[in-house]
Amino acid sequence: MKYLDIAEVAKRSGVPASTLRFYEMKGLIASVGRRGLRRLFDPGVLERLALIALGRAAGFSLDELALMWAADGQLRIDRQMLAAKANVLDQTIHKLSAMRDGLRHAAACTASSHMECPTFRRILQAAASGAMGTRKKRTPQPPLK
Amino acid sequence: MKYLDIAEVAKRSGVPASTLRFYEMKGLIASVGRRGLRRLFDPGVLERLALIALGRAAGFSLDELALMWAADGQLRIDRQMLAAKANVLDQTIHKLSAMRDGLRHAAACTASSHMECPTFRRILQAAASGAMGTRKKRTPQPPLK
DNA sequence: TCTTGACCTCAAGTCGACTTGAATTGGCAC
DNA sequence: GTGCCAATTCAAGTCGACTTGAGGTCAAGA
Repeated sequence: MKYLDIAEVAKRSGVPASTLRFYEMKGLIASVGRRGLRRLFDPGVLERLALIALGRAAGFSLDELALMWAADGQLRIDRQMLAAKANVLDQTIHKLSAMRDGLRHAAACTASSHMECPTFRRILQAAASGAMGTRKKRTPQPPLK
Repeated sequence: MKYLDIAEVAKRSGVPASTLRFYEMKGLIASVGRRGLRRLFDPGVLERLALIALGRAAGFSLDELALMWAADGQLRIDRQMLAAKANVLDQTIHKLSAMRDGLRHAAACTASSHMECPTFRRILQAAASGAMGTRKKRTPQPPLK
């Protein structure tokens, strides 16, 4: 059994079978054949899935990721793109850091109303000049709870 | 003219009129009246919009934000929730930082193939244990370009 | 041989945050 | 007074990344 069926890949990778099929359709992964109806995957698909997860977490879309493999299945990463992504990520990190500090302050601040706290208002100003008017550039976070 | 019509609010805040109507429908902002059909807003709505932008950037959903105003329009922020959000944000920042470093390395690495670079593989391992199998906890980034 | 149940396909649905389009209204300038 | 144009309502569409559901297939165990 050198090949893994979809259930095995799902179990080992944590990626649902439906998502694996979806990824295959998108050209992100490929099955090596079938046993009856069932897809068979090369164990290397696990590494590929890890790479996909990495890329997704770094902010690449599935379509962008699909471009990262050459026809022969070899990884083909554009170093410039990587550097650019790293920079975008860096900016995001800075914003989020400011945000985190702001939240921490607001959580600890003793002013009766947040709107009366100078620090909170300052953060608001900073946010207003950065986050506002910057449509389509938002950074969704997982909902709490 | 102490009140602003929707076009004015849109212009000053950078938030499209359609979004303002949408926010009103959601209960995030309120107009003080109409001039004919046209909504009129109190200038304070600008501050509120800034706060909404701040909250969105920090990862609150619109529904969560709607809960942050009491019936009287007063800000009513749950400090525990803020602290919790700050912590989530902090974790995200750490992950993204690792990711950024990984991308920077990959962009600079001279190994012929990324898969042969020990550092890259190490990052992959780290990502695999963090990002993989952690469905629904991803952090989408704005697409490059 | 027959049953079972996991996998298959394909279309459609979901979720959040908006945007878009069609049809209508009405303040303001002339 | 009348025409223009921006604003209004309401329904429907969009986008990305999947998930779900209905109906069908087949390898393997009893």
